[in-house]
Amino acid sequence: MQDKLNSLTIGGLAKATTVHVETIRYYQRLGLLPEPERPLGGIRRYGSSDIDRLTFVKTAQQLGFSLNEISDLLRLEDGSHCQDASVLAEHKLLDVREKIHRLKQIEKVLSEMVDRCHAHQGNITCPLISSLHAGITGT
Amino acid sequence: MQDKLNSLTIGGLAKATTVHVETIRYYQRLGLLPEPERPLGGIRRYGSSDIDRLTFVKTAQQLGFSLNEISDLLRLEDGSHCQDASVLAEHKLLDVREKIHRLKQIEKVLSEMVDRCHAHQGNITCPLISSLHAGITGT
DNA sequence: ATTACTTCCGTAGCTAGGTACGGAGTCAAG
DNA sequence: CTTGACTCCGTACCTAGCTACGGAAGTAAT
Repeated sequence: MQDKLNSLTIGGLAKATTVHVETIRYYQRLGLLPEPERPLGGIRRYGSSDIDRLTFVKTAQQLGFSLNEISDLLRLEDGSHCQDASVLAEHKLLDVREKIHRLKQIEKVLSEMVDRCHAHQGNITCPLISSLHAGITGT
Repeated sequence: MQDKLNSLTIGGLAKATTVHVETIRYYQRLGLLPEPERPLGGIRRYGSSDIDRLTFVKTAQQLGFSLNEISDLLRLEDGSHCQDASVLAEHKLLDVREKIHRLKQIEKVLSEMVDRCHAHQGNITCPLISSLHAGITGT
């Protein structure tokens, strides 16, 4: 369950993920990322599991999850206390499905818009908002 | 192209959308929402198009769009300069599809996690991150 | 026309999520 | 064993996105 090869310094981890060193430290302070022990006042080393975790944080963030929510998601990954985890996971699952639903509405409107713009090059009203409004009923 | 009935005060608009009055003003300052003229130093009135626009802003925000990006999306809606709009729309369309793709990966992992937790109630490792990592290849 | 509730507007303050800085310690190369 | 690059750590600062405050002015009901 350990990394084969924890060879990266924090700078290497930063490069590998294109996340700033300072941001990595910030995430460690928040508990989003574990802090490896430092050998005799030496320098910490990181491995592929850290890359994965960090990549996940950034991805989830782009999808509209706050760092707190991401922290929840990451706790699920621990695999301990499966009971609690599944309750939380079900809740997050609803969130995620709602987001997918809404994004699909936006996708539809955007692609229609593009089609129509390509079609007549004229002065058409592109009803992004009203289309969305028609589609969104539940919160 | 005008509202049938611009009957709401800013407070009414706030209630209708559950967006704070101060936030509405803030959006007006940013240009996300038009400011209706005020009749002889009187009080501004709002209508259904404002409700739609505001609802859209909030929805898009939950999907990980910044206010700047939302501003771009809203400009598309104007329907003028369809040329520019379609370029921007195509770009946003890619964003949106990428988001949907990633959310579906998260959805898959979460639902598998829930299933497995329900199935054996044991101490299973729920590989949220590694599953995601396997799936995400393009940025 | 007084009272109570809003609106309007400017400005100040707050939280989340970083980003920058500075001094001391570590490490690898020459 | 010194030089240069990097790490560690604490603290300060910054942007986005609100949220609160306070005084003047509008408006609605009594």
